[in-house]
Amino acid sequence: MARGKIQIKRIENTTNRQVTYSKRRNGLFKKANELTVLCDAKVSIIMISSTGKVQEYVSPSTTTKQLIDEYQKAKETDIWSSHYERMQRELMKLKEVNRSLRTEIRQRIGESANDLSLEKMHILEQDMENAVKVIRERKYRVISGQTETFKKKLRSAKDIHRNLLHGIDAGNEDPQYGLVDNGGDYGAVIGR
Amino acid sequence: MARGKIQIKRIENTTNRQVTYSKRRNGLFKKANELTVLCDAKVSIIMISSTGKVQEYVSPSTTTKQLIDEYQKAKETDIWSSHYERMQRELMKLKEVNRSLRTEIRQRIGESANDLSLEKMHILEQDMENAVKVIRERKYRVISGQTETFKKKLRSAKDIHRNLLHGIDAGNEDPQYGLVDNGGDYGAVIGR
DNA sequence: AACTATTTATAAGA
DNA sequence: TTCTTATAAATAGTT
Repeated sequence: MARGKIQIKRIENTTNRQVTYSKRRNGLFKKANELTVLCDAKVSIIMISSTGKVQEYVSPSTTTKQLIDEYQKAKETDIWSSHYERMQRELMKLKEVNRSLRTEIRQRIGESANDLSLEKMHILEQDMENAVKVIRERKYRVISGQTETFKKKLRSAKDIHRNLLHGIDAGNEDPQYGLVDNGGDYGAVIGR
Repeated sequence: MARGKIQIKRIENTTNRQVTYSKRRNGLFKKANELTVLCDAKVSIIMISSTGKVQEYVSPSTTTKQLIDEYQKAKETDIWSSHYERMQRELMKLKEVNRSLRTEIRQRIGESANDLSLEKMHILEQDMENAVKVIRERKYRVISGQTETFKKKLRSAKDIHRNLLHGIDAGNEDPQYGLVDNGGDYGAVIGR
């Protein structure tokens, strides 16, 4: 643009290319800044030279990240903005779900049943009575199961004892503990 | 820069500002393109006008996303991978909380008490019995409150009725409905 | 959107 | 990189 017109095509001379890059980069940034001020606009420029150097301009009133975020929001098409926003939406949803779960628990604890209608309170009451019944049943089943196991163990312990006595009676030769593989449990069972 | 120098400061006239914006935007994009070709560089420009319109230039050889990714890589400050990761962590935490809340509810419903120890089951049972008691109490309080209100309304209805009869007895002159401002409620109350 | 007088950017040289 | 300067390009104000 001066001292002779040039063709707009790649400058082959490396030095020349780098000089021109530097000059025109400054020019571009200056223009961007003028645009920012004159027109009350926001501009972000990211440049990578042929040597791989990264340089940027951004309007003083903002940040590159902010501008990129706005750009993403504007172009809804993009993969990673949707990623980002999907995450955000998922976060919101999870928080909402958590909140209602907590409310439900609080109601079941009886802490905040005030905001329930009479009918709902009634349903909740019956629901919980049912639940208590179920839990109680299950508890009893567990207890009786344990009792059963205990009885079995006790029986087995008595057998062992009997066998022991029998072994002693028989003159202490070849006692049958070897056959009883829960011999170590003997004390433990008694202890319970 | 032509027909008179201008100060680099916000153009107050709106039309003028928009015209200048448009002209200079084109100029900037043209320069960016020349730079791309002449110097074998990559350029991305994101612009937001004062009216909020988003526009971009990107060198033909690449995409805005690519340039932004390279920009991020270059500036190891990594503005938003940390942002992203923080979100991911928060998501995980919320999911975990969610899971445990659901488990607690399921236990309180009596659905999955199997995985509870006998002792915990016992505690849960008592806890829930308490809760049922609280809810029942609250329910009764609501019911008695409503009953009380009903009784009052009934009394007031009887009064109205008596007054009516009295008015008729007295020769139908100057009946006192006028004094009763909830006369319209009469039927409604009886209906309940 | 076009025109054009001027300002600004810059290619080449130092 | 910076300066210089002749000249190309951009553009402010106008139509």
